[in-house]
Parts: sequence; structure tokens; C-alpha cells
Amino acid sequence: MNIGEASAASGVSAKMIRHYEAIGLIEAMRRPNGYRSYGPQDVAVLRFIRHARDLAFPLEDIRRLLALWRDRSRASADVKQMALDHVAALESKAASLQAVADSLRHLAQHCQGDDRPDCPILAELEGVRE
Amino acid sequence: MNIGEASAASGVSAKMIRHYEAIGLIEAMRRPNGYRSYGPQDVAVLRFIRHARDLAFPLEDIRRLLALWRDRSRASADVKQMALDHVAALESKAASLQAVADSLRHLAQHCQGDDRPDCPILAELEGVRE
DNA sequence: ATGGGTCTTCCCAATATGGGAAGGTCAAGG
DNA sequence: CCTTGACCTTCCCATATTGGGAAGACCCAT
Repeated sequence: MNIGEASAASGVSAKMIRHYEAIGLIEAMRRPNGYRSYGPQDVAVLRFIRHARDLAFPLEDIRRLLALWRDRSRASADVKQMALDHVAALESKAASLQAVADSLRHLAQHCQGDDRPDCPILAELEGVRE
Repeated sequence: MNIGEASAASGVSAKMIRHYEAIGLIEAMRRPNGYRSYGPQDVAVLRFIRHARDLAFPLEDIRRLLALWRDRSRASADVKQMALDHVAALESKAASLQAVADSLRHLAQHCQGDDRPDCPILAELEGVRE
């Protein structure tokens, strides 16, 4: 399989496959002509990576997840710990985004939103309340 | 005021002040010796930018907010619209992060988390359920 | 005049992804 | 046999934001 086929089979763009190789996340056999060559096992790895990315795991986490995945004797506790840490990070980020959204929405509620120039949002940004 | 003082007064790092200038968000007078020079008005602008960044406005939005801020005859509706658009973007991002966190947490709940290698998280990433 | 702090510009780093150029390779068809 | 088009290669650049650090110029006080 060339990189195009592997990309189609895995859902990972060829660009990204090369990138993952460049950062040492994966490797690839080379044909005599220099083309990368992939087998079903490689596609499985790529799909694994894509699923992990879908779950917003950063690449460095994926590196560790791949190691655990390949390690037949890994303890599931290790994986669970990483997953829960990641969940906590995601929820913390979500919560702070939501908090910012809430305060901005609150600010906007007090803005007339008409043709007049008075605007509490700009006043806040200006630092009137500081 | 030199850049260091302006930075201390505004809470924006000198690095960032130079960056904002490089991307055309702000300008600065130069002294004969090449040093940037800032007045109280410039500090107000920098504080405005910092507050907007605190509300997670992207710099391109801040560029527009600054224009509105400087325009004494702006309509508050314009600002309100930008703010509400931004709120929507933030909430959408927060929601999708939370959704990912939820599904990963769900996955982790079914993981024993012991010394055994069986792990539904890895199984999911592997694509067993596809 | 010398030293310490501040300023200048320029390069590099991180996140993950993609665009595009310039050139090599291969298979099909005139 | 040669062209054409699809695919591959590497390399550079871009996104958005912030920071680290180097090399050199400058300013003020001792």
C-alpha cells in the first residue's frame, strides 16, 4: 500500500502520516523507489491514532497510548489513569471557556444593541470597572 | 514611557507589545535612539487589548473591537453582535470539549483499572467497535 | 569609564494541520 | 517510444499566541 491508499484506509491525511513519521510517532518501510509502503497493521496503527485524536488526545499522549497498546502485558490501570487525566484536562478547559462565555454574555445583556454608541462591553474592555 | 514601563502599567508583556506592533494592531512613537515611547493613551489601548484577550477574543476580533472603540459614533449593536458571535463560538467549543470528555469518561468507567491488560479504552481506540 | 539594567532586532520553540512548489516514478494509451 | 496524468518525494511556508534567548546598542549612576 502506498501512502495514498493508507490515508484513505485510515482516514489520516498523507500530510499527517508523513508528519507523524517525522516526529517519530510511527515508522514506514520504504520501497526501492523511495515510496513509503504500508501493511494492514500500519493502517490499524493509523486508525488508532485517528481515534485518539478524535478524543482530543494530544500527540504526546498518543505516543504513550501507542506504547501501552503495543505492550501486551500493560496494566489497564495505566491507560485508565491517562484517560482520566485527559478527561480532567478537557473538562477544565471546557469549564473555563464556558465561564468566559458566561461573563461575556452577561456583559452583552446590558448592552442596548441599538444605534447609540454607548456600550458596556467596550466600557468593560476599557477598564472602567477597574 | 519605555516599553518596560508600559508593560508593567498595562499587564501586557513587552514581547507581546512588540508582537502586536509587528502585526499592525498598534503603533508606537519612536525616540531618537530607536526606543519605543508610550503615553497614557497607549497604555489604555494595551489594557483594552489585555481585557479582550482575557475574554478570549481572537486578535482579529480585537482589531475590529479597537476600531469600534476608537469610533465615537459606533453603534453599540455592532459591538453586541461581535460579542454574541464570540459567545456562541466559545460555547460551541466548550460543548464539544465536554462531549469528548463525556465519552472518554464513559469509556474509562468500563475499564477495570487493575493490573490486567484488558482495557476497553484501548479496544475502542483500536477500532473494535467499528 | 565601567557595570547593570533596559532597549533593539532576529531566530527558534511549542500546538496540529494544511498549502503548494519542484521534481521523481509509474502505468496506460496513442 | 513517448506523452500524459496520477501519485510519490522533500522542502518551505502558513495558521495563532506566547515565550526563550542571543547579540549588540544604549542610558544612568557610581
